[in-house]
Amino acid sequence: MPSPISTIAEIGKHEGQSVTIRGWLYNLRESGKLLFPQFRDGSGVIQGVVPKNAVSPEVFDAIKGLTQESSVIVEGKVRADKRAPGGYELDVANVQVLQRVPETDPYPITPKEHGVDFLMEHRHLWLRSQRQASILRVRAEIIRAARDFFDSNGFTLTDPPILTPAACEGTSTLFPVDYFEEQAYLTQSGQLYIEATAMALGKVYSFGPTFRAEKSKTRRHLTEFWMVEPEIAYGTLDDLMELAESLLTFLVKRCLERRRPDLATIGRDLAKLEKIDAPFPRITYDEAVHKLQEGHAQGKLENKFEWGGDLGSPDETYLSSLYDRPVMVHRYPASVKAFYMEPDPQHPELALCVDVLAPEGYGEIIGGSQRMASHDLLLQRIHEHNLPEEAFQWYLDLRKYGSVPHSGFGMGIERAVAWICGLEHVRETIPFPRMLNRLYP
RNA sequence: UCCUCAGUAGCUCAAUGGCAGAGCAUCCGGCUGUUAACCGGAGGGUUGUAGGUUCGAGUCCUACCUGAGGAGCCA
Repeated sequence: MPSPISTIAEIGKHEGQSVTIRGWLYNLRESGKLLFPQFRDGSGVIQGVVPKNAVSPEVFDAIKGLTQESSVIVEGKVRADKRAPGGYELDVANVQVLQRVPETDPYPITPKEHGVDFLMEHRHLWLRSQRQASILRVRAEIIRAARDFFDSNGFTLTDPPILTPAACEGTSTLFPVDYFEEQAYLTQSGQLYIEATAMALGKVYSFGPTFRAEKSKTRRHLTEFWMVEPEIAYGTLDDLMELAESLLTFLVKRCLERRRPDLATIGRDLAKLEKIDAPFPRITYDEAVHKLQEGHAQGKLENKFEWGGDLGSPDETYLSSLYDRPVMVHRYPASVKAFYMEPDPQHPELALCVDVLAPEGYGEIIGGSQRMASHDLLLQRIHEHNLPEEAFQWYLDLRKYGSVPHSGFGMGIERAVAWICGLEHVRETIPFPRMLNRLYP
């Protein structure tokens, strides 16, 4: 075909010219001797117009006989049209059918509604729908923005291992794998390793998959998810909160700047995203408890929250509903947090940690802390938590050779995508979600 | 692991304990501006599985399987 190849997204640049589109049939409407095939190519959807008297009988019949998702190379002239949702239509001149989907086994996902189970079983095909493609583009944008953010702020990407030797935070949530003669586990977090690279390089981050064998069946959990984790030598809890705040602000602004049409396709309320800006409210755990008890007294929360417990999901939802931007809750009781967190010098029963709760009930998207700098106290905590000391020798070394205050957090990519896209469930934020009871496709 | 709900045509769903149906999809026919097009017709069923109650079970009971929502745990 002599016409230049164009994507549907960029077809406006060729208005009035003939172009070649390589894609799939999205839907076909007909009105007598007029055909309206809709084509998609991964960048967008465009409607073709095929009057019977304008093309050869072979071309007309070929398009008339097309089935949903048949692969086609289409040649036609680009024409601006007010009636077209994308602004342009294609006056089809020629078509080449690469593979026609047989009607004996039609494409299962129709333009009509489907249930979750059916769509998940057909995830490999569901990805072709407009909404899913838009979500994946936003995900890609968020990942790129996160990398841009850290790369341009003096952080060095250091990749931690995915195969790890020992259980760090309890074996029940680890996926075991055979490692020759030994038992290994898929990583739950790269944190301990990037604490080491931070001591070498100053400001570092990791970006990769993590695995948790939690038997969680909620809209916020996957067994395999991606996490971005910065770690800063000499960083304090305050530095960390500032970093979390500017990262989230940057991500939202980037998506509004570059992915507005996709967010519109997804149906996101953009006004809510426009409000996301620094500074984010910072409240202590004690203040959070007070607000939760107030909420209970006003009948807005079912259970009365008692000081000392970790925040439950309904508690997080309630707290985040009090603000129109992410809220940072800091200084939890050390007893409900991990062994490696630095105690607050003013209140040793509290940990220098922070959870960032996204608005609109999306819950914790970032969790982080200042790390324990004292070798002896860390060793004591390892014993208190019944962790194998020998497995942590290298981690203890970091406190023997030039220990410094340092801080870091982890942000779950899927939760961030779900929040920015306004999705009901994280399963739509990753091409092939891995969940309890779902390993296929 | 616990609580709640659901499972009927390829899909989404109806059907008082009494003939198993509709829309979409597929096929045939009609329509020159359709926007999840529309109009007419056709084919399409082991009602999740195994028992039980009943003259009679998609419907009631028991167990199991699968899925969904929530809790806990977490990012």
